Amino acid sequence: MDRETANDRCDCDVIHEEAVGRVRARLPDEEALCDLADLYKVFGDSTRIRILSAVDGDELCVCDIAALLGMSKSAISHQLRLLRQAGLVRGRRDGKIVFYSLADEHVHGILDLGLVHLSELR
Amino acid sequence: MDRETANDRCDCDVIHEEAVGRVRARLPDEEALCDLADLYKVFGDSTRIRILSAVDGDELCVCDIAALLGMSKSAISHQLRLLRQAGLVRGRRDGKIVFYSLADEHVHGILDLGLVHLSELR
DNA sequence: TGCTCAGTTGAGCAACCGTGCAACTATAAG
DNA sequence: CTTATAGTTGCACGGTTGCTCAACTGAGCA
Repeated sequence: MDRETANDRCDCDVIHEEAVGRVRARLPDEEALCDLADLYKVFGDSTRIRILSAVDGDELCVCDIAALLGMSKSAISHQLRLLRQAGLVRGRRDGKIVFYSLADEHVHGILDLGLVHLSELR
Repeated sequence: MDRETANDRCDCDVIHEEAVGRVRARLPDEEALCDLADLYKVFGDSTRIRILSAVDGDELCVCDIAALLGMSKSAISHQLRLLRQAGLVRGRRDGKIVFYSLADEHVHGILDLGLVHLSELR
């Protein structure tokens, strides 16, 4: 048999066609799900989560955040760039200082929903 | 000056002490924020997001999911393990077949909230 | 103009992560 | 028993990522 060597490339025949068809019909398109993964990827790092939590309700400059988290300004700035690109924080320049804050209410909602989920596991 | 070589270890003195103190008081403890990051880390991969979306409302076996996503059973199984460990999906064995489904309503809520956020950016 | 400080950026490196491969377990059927 | 199939797992490898370091920008001030 000249089947491809990968014995794993689903050659199984007992697929539940009805369920799979139903799912295929209701599944969001792949691009939307990739965007969703990219969004949550930004939340999936403890430094970024702590930054988001820090600027949730208060405006802080890079130095403030660096001191608060005990990290270098460079590291914070790198992460702030990702957060900006993802549209999760806004920067407002005042002289030499840039103040950061949450971009919108959704971000607060996502932080909150995750914490609620974790607290209800106990 | 025998300052440490890292010119970056926040030596700045214009920290906004009031704001930083306020934030430090209301910030969730570090462990909770790490757990939160670990939770969202699991959502931060397109394969896992597609699996979650697939089993959101339907029970599917590993073969079904592999066929649906056009991936190997091994890859799916690896990801399902992470999803199980994170408490996001449940597996129910029926003979040789293991059916997977979402673990609880929260997971659906998190998927949904993210999609709503993305859709409202346009 | 020149100095200082807040912040940004690119290169590089170590650690992490997703997947393929192959060997394995578990259940069913002959 | 043997065989077949659904699923799991450890290892290895290539790609990604978070941080440090050093150089840079830009605003304020003398």
